Amino acid sequence: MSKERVTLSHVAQRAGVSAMTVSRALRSPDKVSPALLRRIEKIVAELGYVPNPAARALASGRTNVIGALIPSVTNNVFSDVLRGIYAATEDGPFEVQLGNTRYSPLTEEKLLAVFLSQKPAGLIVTGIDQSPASRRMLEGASCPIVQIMEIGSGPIDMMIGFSHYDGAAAATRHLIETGSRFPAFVGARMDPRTQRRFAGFRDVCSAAGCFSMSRCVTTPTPSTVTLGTRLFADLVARHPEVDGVFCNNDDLALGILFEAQRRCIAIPEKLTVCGFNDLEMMAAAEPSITSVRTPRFAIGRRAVEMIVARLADPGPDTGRGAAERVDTGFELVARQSTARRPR
Amino acid sequence: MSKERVTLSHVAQRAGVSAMTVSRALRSPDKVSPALLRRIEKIVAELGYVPNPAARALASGRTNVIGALIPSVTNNVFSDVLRGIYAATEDGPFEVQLGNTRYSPLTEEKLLAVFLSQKPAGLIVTGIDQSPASRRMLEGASCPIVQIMEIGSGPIDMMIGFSHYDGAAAATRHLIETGSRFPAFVGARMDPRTQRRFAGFRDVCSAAGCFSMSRCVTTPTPSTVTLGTRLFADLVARHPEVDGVFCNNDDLALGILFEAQRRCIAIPEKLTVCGFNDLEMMAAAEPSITSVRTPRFAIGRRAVEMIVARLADPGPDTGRGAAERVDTGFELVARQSTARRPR
DNA sequence: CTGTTAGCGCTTTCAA
DNA sequence: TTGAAAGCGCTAACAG
Repeated sequence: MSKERVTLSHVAQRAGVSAMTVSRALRSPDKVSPALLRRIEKIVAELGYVPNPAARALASGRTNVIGALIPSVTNNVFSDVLRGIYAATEDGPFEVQLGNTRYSPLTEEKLLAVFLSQKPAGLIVTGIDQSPASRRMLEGASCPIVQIMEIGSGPIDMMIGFSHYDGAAAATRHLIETGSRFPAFVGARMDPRTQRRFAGFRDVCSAAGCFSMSRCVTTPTPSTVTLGTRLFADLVARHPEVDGVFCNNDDLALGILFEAQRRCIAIPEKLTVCGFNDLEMMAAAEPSITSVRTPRFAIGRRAVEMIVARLADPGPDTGRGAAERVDTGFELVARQSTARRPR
Repeated sequence: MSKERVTLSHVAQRAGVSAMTVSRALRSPDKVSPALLRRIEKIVAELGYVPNPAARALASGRTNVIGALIPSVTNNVFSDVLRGIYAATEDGPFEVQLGNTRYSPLTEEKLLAVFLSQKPAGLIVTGIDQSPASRRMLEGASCPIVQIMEIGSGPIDMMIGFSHYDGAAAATRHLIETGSRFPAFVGARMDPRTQRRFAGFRDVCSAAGCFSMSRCVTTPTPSTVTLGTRLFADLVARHPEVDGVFCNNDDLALGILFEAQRRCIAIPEKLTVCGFNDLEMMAAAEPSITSVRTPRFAIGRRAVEMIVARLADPGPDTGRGAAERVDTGFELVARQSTARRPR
């Protein structure tokens, strides 16, 4: 292991060919004679040559970086998406560059400027509520772009996700159908997707004549399980009649489960709890919690695949192919407790 | 917004100075006359100039990238670390490049080669069990390196973490002190840190004369809450006498909590459950679960700070300063259920 | 199938 | 405090 970094020309010299040939051998092996190819590969391995990505990017004006802007690295929802992105990236030439927008459109704007300056191969952005400036930047960008986790009209380029409104509506309908007469909403963070879930809840309740704004507790604070316990405590203090809760997400739902246990409020006999996203733990919960399953891993993976496909076949001369717009849907997972009741 | 990317010389031309001067103005504002500086800054803003990182990296042989290799993006433990890393980089010039090793030393090796080829400003690696090849690469690297999440002898460079063995030992002692006579261990994934936790459990139990290998259920499968329910089911089927469980992590502990509820095994009357890491949700759980709190966010943030500090002051001529080695410790969080018992 | 010539956008010298 | 020249390591566009 010498201190000298080995470059393309070192390899070329050793192989007795030009740097260009080595470059080709590495990028399009079929354009080089098999014998030479093997010789070059051997030397590359011997010397431990690793291409300098900066030089490559500078010379070619392109990178193998797929930028992914997500609102949170801690939220399980996005770590599943991320896992999908990494899974799809694993065997290809692409690298992922992660950007954490922390639910701030302004942060997203800044990150976008930085990311775009790197000439990424593609870009993944979360949601459909980009700021006007962000939208402008994205529309001016010359790489494939996928908006993920939501579905809506006017995509910037490609789009894959589902309707949060519909998901919430389905959950709320289930709540009412299983007998809830005084349904409540518990939400935190209140980002655009949460807002649309709330709208779904509100509209279904209104149509059923059981909407009450006073039974909706929300806060801009990020959701946590502990926050769920507190919001639920507030709720039952003001509305002991509540017999069903639709939660913005599973963390809050779990908090409500715990708080209900603590207060000996029987689930599902006296209270039905419904979450959103159907995180892994929901399948194990006792008492059971219904949730809306969202294909987060698949969305992440598919987003990368859509970019790769576009790169392979840019399509018509528009500079941007036909904009794919994939509605993944969701799945209401209704659960019943399987506990043996204590004697 | 023109299609043309704006470069340093565009800015220079507009300002009527040389590119070099603009470059200086941007990187060391104090080496340029104040009036000129302001003029340049204005033009930069007008033109929307963003430096080309590839060109910068190529010319300078350095980057502002801090590489972070972590075993999993989904595991809450590491997303907390990641959040700390991002928090510490937010206001500085550094960018984070994430690498997902998926608990594989081989994957880590490959990623390391790629990362090192980018001449990162610094590197964060998880744990102390790098493969020999990885260790060699890291030792040959010319940037600050921090091993995180564990503490041990023979650091490659810097190190920040805690003893998993001691953490597990403390938890096990607590289990025994609060009356467990037949303690069990439930573990999944069984990565090196899990192994050391197991060792801590084993040694404390052995010393207390209550170790039984048959009460230790483990699997190489990644931990999930659902897996916790299953492993616990296996355990009680074989050992109904178990009255305390130390879990490899909080996910398994939560699964055990749920399964115990399902089987109407009273916690903590008949069973004490202890997790590891003290994830946020543990504070809310009902019945309560004891856990070992680990400073994950702080470790991530501090790791970046250590790198930045080293970069600012490389220290003696050794090329590598005195290797800091920080033991963050951990905190046993013993909890008691606060439920009102049902009438 | 292989080589030559430029040059990507920036920074490092060194000089003024 | 500012500028000129050279080149980082690689690839595009042509030649052969």
